[in-house]
Amino acid sequence: MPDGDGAPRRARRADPARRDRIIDACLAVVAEHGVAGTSHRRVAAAADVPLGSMTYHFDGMEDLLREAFGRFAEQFAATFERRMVEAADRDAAVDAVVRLITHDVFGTSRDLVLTHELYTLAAREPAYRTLTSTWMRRSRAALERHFDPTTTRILDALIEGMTIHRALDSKPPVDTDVRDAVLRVVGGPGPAPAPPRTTP
Amino acid sequence: MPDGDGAPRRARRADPARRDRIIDACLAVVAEHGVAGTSHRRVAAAADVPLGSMTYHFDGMEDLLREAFGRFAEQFAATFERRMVEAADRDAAVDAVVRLITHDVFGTSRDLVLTHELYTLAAREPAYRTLTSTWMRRSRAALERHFDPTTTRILDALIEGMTIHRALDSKPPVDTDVRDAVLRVVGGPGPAPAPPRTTP
Amino acid sequence: MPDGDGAPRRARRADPARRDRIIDACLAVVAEHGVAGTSHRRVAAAADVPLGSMTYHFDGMEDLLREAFGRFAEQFAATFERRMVEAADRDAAVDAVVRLITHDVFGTSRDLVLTHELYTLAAREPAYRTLTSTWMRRSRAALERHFDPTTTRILDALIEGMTIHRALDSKPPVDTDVRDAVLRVVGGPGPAPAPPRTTP
Amino acid sequence: MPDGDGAPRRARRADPARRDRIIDACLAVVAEHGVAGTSHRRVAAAADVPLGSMTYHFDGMEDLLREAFGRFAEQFAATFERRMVEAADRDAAVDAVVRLITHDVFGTSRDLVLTHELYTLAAREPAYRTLTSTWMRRSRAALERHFDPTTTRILDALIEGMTIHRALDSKPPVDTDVRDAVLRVVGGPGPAPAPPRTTP
DNA sequence: AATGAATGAGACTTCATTCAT
DNA sequence: AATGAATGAAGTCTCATTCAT
Repeated sequence: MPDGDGAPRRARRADPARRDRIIDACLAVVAEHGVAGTSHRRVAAAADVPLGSMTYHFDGMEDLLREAFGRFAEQFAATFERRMVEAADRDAAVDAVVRLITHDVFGTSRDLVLTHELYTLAAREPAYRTLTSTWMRRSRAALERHFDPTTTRILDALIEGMTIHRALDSKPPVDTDVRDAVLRVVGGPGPAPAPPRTTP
Repeated sequence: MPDGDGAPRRARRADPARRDRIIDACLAVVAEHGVAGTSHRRVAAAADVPLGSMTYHFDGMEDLLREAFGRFAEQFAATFERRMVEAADRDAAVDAVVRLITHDVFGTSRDLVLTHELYTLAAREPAYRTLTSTWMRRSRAALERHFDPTTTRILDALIEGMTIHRALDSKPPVDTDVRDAVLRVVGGPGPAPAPPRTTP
Repeated sequence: MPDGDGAPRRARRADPARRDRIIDACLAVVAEHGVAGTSHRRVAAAADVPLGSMTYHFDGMEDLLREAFGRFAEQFAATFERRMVEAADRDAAVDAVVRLITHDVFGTSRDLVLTHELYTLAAREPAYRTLTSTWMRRSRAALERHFDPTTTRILDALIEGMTIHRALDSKPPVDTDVRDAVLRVVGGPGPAPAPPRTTP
Repeated sequence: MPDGDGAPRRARRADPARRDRIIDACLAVVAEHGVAGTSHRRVAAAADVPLGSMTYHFDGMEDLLREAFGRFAEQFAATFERRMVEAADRDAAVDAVVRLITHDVFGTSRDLVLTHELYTLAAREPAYRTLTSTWMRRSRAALERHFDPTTTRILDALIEGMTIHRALDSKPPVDTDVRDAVLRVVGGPGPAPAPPRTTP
């Protein structure tokens, strides 16, 4: 990771990306140990920077976490937007949504964990709700390229709920279930809305 | 909290509900400080028991958290079931679901926080997935008293997603939005599934 | 280890050997964890007795240790005496001494450890010197069945030192070295006492 | 223990010998309370350093003990070597050995205790045997300046055993006994090896 | 500008002992 | 006579932060 010239000792100044590295390392540590297990020491070790750098670059853990989750949310929202932009028409958008639920969103354990850590922070501290709120607004805006606002809102909630159930349920919905669900919400081919039925 | 008369020492045995009190105190501390900020000390103080009681009654923090969240999930699932059992017919069930989303589920900040803390634990450690998994199974079983399995699964995801968006979005769905969404998923009166529309 | 009759639960009164069991368990724990790592809890667990029994039967750890090491020293001295008594003549006694050094004394890691733990206690607290002193007196008395007092004293020290060096030296004396050493001290066949030699 | 002028806070950096002081304090605490009674707190208090320094400078108690006993063994072996180097000839070496047994080795209770504590650790944990083994090798090398290898080995064991018996026996060998023993082992003037005698 | 050394607070846990039964 | 429940003290260790350089 050194700059590559002949510096035999540690590079001193030539590390402008240090701050960035710390943020990425922070996400990695949170993914592995949780916010509860994240400390300056662990992040410093993961980023391979001296411990003193932590409080030099960031005003404490809270500051660092806010930056880290800001980056995480931004990257996630960007992926979401890209998928919707790439979708040529409504059918492609439906495919993209299904794919988001079944592959993208919690494709990795890392994303699953980080998302919930962020939700947890947001649930307790309003400051983090800026992040989740922005994220959700961007998601809805992206969906609205293909769906009307009401449908978008319902679909957005469905995506949220299905990804969670896929991750935390021992009997998660299979892929065709996901497609059926999306189609029922957005209309179009697929199982018709359930007919009224009388409670037994 | 002894009776307050002249007892010079603290009462020794006279607290059979102590273990229960600790569990409740643990939930309170987690709700306020998060799992990250939950320590034996804080829980002991909240439960008004000596610090030594913590590791006497529980095999460490992990054990305590597991019990606490087990209790939490159980209580939550019971509320959910009650609502569904009390619903006389499908229409009442729809009302109940709307009410769950808009009032019950995250009626209090405490429940919101605890739910996400649990999800976060479950996201990282499979051991906690037993809890979330059971919880979700019970929810689905309760919904299936009124809705067919496919609808139930979609509805369950919708409930999950909508409660989250109501809590963490700065522009949450209003109550009528929630009702519209539920009705679209279960069928019946309400905005028809959106007609296909072409991407702009 | 129940008494064998039909008592389905724990035997209450029918355990007169309990005190003995605790003492033996104490030695086992000390052998494994050292005096530093010996606690009432560990001994109770090893003896399979309730924790409360510890302070009921003994006046604290010190009391227990004194009894335990008393038993240990007694057993050890008895072995030593037996070897000397069994030796028919001086040659047999020499053989027995060699055997003591090379096999008996620290034949097991347990004995090695316990001996040194006892020496350590005796080095610090005079109370324990009663034990070591008695032990040494008995050893000398046993040796004096075959050797004169001066030789006995030298031989006794040699036994002590050789067993230690055998145990704690990475290049310990081999068995023939031991025999040679014993023979030089007691006289008789073997390498003659080293001739005077001038320091280089 | 700063210089005492008006410094309101404690001096921060001005103690480069701190690590050394801790090691010495550790030996003092072990000598007084034994390994069993040695804790970070006691050592920190003895060295007059904050408790946090303990695990900052050493990777736990074990690490500290290893360093402390390493220093102890080194000092001890150095004394032994010095005595042998200073001895001009064999007779002087004999005198030096006698003096070692009767004065140097366990001249102080501190040395007696520390030696046995080290032996005890070495008896249980092979890691410490590196220390005892090196120590013994150095002793033998020093003795071999004056005595042949076989004699050296016997003499070394005799020294070991006699120092112990002097310390832990209520009827220890007097100084002339020691001299007689040494002379018998190394040969030369002194009581001849005991003549064979028949067991009664 | 940046960092290694150092520390006090507090984390979890184990322990010997006490007390009501 | 004997014990399980309970506790306060003390154990080791980690941590965020400060300070001199």
